[in-house]
Amino acid sequence: MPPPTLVWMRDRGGRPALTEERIVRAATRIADAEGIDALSMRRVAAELGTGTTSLYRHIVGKDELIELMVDAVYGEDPLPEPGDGDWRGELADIARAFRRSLLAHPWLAQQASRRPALGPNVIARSDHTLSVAAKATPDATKAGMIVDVLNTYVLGSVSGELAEAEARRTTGMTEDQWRNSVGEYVAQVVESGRYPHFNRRVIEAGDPDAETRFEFGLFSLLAGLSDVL
Amino acid sequence: MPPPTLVWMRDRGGRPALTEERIVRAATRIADAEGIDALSMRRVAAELGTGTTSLYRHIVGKDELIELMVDAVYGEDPLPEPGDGDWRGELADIARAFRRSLLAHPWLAQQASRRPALGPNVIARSDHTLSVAAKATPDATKAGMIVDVLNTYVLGSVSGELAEAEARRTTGMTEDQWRNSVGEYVAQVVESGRYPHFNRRVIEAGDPDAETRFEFGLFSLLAGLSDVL
DNA sequence: AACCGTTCGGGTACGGTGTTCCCAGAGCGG
DNA sequence: CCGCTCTGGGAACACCGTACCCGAACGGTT
Repeated sequence: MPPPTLVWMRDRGGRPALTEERIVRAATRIADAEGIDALSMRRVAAELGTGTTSLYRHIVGKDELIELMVDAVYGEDPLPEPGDGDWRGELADIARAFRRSLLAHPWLAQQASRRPALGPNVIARSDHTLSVAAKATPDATKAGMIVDVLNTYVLGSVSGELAEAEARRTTGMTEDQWRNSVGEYVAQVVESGRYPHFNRRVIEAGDPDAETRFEFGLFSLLAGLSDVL
Repeated sequence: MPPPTLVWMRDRGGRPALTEERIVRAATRIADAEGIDALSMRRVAAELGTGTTSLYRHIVGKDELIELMVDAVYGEDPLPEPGDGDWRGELADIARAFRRSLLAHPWLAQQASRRPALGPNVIARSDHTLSVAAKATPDATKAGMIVDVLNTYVLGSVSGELAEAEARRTTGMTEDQWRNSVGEYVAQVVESGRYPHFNRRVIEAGDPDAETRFEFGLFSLLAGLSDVL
C-alpha cells in the first residue's frame, strides 16, 4: 500500500484546475487565431488537455460559452476616464475603441449580432457610453438612441471590413491571389459596360482604406447627431 | 421487352427537373422559415424530394449555395425608377428597401457580413445606388463612401434588430416569457444601483421601436452627409 | 441498329459536430 | 469506515458536409 500523499502536492499533471474562466480564455484564443468555425468543444478540450465532456461541468453549452466570451471581451479594456465635456470627441473615441475590440476578435461582430449582449461588462460599458451621451442631451430617450445608433454604425462598419478578410482566410488564398481572382471578375463586369456608375467607381474613384471609410462615416454621423439634437 | 416510350412522356414522378434555381429557392424557403441553422443539404434535398448528394450536380457546395441565395434576394425586388433629383429622399428610400429585404430574410444580414457580395444582382443594385449618390457629389470617391456608409448603417441596424428576435426564436420562448426573464435580470441590475445612467435609460427613457430608431439614425446620417459634402 | 461518352440521380461512408448518459474516483462530514 | 457530493471523462447518439462510386438514361457517331 502506498503512503498517503499530502493533498496539495498530489500530481494533477501540472494542469491548473478547470474553471469557467480558463475555458472562456482558451475558447477565445482559438476563435481569435483560427476563426469561429474552428471553435468546437473538442478543440477547446484539446487546448486545455482535458476530456471534451468535462467542459460541461463548468459551462452549460456552446451557446452560453460564446455569450461568456463576448462579455469577457467587453471587459478586457478598462473603461475610459471621465472626459472634459466634449461629447462628440468622447463618443468618437468610444467608437474607435469599440472598433479596435471588434477587429482584435474577428468573431465578435458576428456573434454580437446574433444575441443581445447583456453581460455585466456589456452593461458597465453601456452605462459609461450613456453618461457621455447625457452631455449631449438631457432627454434620456434621445441619449439612448444616440448610443444605439453609434454602436450600430460601428458594428456594421467592422462587419463589412471583416467580410473581405474572412473570405480570403477561408479560401486560403494569399492577398495577391485573391485580389487577382476578384480583379479578373470585376474586369469582366467593367468591360460589359452595363453598369456605368459601378465602372466609374472602379476606374475613377480611389479606394480609401477601411479606417478612412470608418472615420468618414463616424464624422458624418456625429455631425448629423449634433444637427438633430 | 417493353416498348420504347417517347422521351418526353417518361415518368419522372411528376417532379420538375433539379436545377440550381430550384435548389436556391428551396434553400431560401427553409432559411426564411426555420432559420439559417436549420438549413442543411439533407433538409434541402428532402424539401425537393431528391437524394442529398444529387444537389452537388448543380451546386459546388453549401458556401456557394448561400452566396447564390444572397444574390437571389438582391434580385427579387425590381430596381426603383430613376427619381427627381432629391438624393437625400432617394437614398432614404433605398435604405428602407434594403432594410425590408434584410428583415424578410433574417439570415441575410449575418451572411452579408461573412463574405463580400459580388453577384450580378448585387452589382446592379450597387450601380443604381451609386447613380443616386452621384447627384450628391461629383467626386466619385466620396460617392462610393456615401454608399458604403449607408449600407453599413442599414446592415448594423438590422443586425441588432434581428438579434433579439433570433434569441427569442432559438430559446423557444414566447414574447412574454422572454420579456419576463430578461426583465427580471434587468430589475436585479437596476436594484444594485451601480449603473445610474443605465438605470435612467431603463426607468426614465421610453423604448422606441426598431423602426423609429432606424429612422432616427438614418435621418441623422443623411443630415451629416449633406453637411460634410 | 449498335455503340459510346457524358450527364444526372443517388446510395454509402468518412470524419467531424454538440450533447446526454453513465461511471470512476477523490474529498469530506459524520 | 461509511456515505454524499463534486469533478473528470469515456461511450454513444443524432446530426452535419461532402468525396467516391455506380447505375441509368440521354445525345451523337458509326
